Amino acid sequence: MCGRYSLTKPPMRLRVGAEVVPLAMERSRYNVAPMQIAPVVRYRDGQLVTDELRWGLIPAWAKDAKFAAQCINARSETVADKPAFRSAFKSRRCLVPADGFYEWAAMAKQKLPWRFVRTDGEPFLLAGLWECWEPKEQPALREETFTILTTVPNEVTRPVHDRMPVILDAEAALRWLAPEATRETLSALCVPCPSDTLRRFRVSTVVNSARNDLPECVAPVPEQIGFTGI
DNA sequence: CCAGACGTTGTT
DNA sequence: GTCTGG
DNA sequence: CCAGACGTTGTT
DNA sequence: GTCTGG
Repeated sequence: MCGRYSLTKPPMRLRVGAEVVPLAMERSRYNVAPMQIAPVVRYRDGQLVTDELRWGLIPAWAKDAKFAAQCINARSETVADKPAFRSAFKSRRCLVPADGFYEWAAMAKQKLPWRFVRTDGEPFLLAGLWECWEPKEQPALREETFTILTTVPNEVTRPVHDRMPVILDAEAALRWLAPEATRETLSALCVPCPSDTLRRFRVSTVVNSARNDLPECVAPVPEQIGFTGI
């Protein structure tokens, strides 16, 4: 799956099709966690722009915001049909920029975090959906939220976890955002990225706590001999 | 008809 | 909002 | 995703 | 055990 990620080197230039979308951020994020605000790329007034949304999708019809924590990811295999996601899948697709993501390997009672980055050092564009939630009785609570799609793992992620985020290259990213894209076209994009585009390494359990948004979260640590967690 | 759910992951 | 279950 | 809380009343 | 918060 994808329950944490990073954006460590702003400002970044995100290549989407032939366009380059600038991503300006006030500070580096080493540990972006669910329920936090993070940038997404989407069409607004016909332009590709970045906007800050909350991670954890709340369907427009939800009675309260509790839905968010359960909807940090959407399974790409079923997203077109699930009540919570199908509307956003049809008309509110977005890209979630990241330059690394984390997965935990569970073994015995320990959970050890691994970090995944692109071998070419470029940022990821993750397939996402967004929604706008505005309770009638409390319009002030209006909020835009997003979720990240998942798919089956590739060779690099499989030893750590049985799900991984849908990672799009520049061309696939443009097709993901195309307003008139068909369900079939979109489904074809939701596959694991090639294994040679990813590498993994152990990081400190400092990343475990969402309160620790520190450079230490992204630093490699030695794998314990005889116990890597995978 | 109305009521109630609507989600993912991991673990056992 | 829309579908499923009763 | 993981970490941390999980409760009420009354008093300052 | 289960929910909330980050």
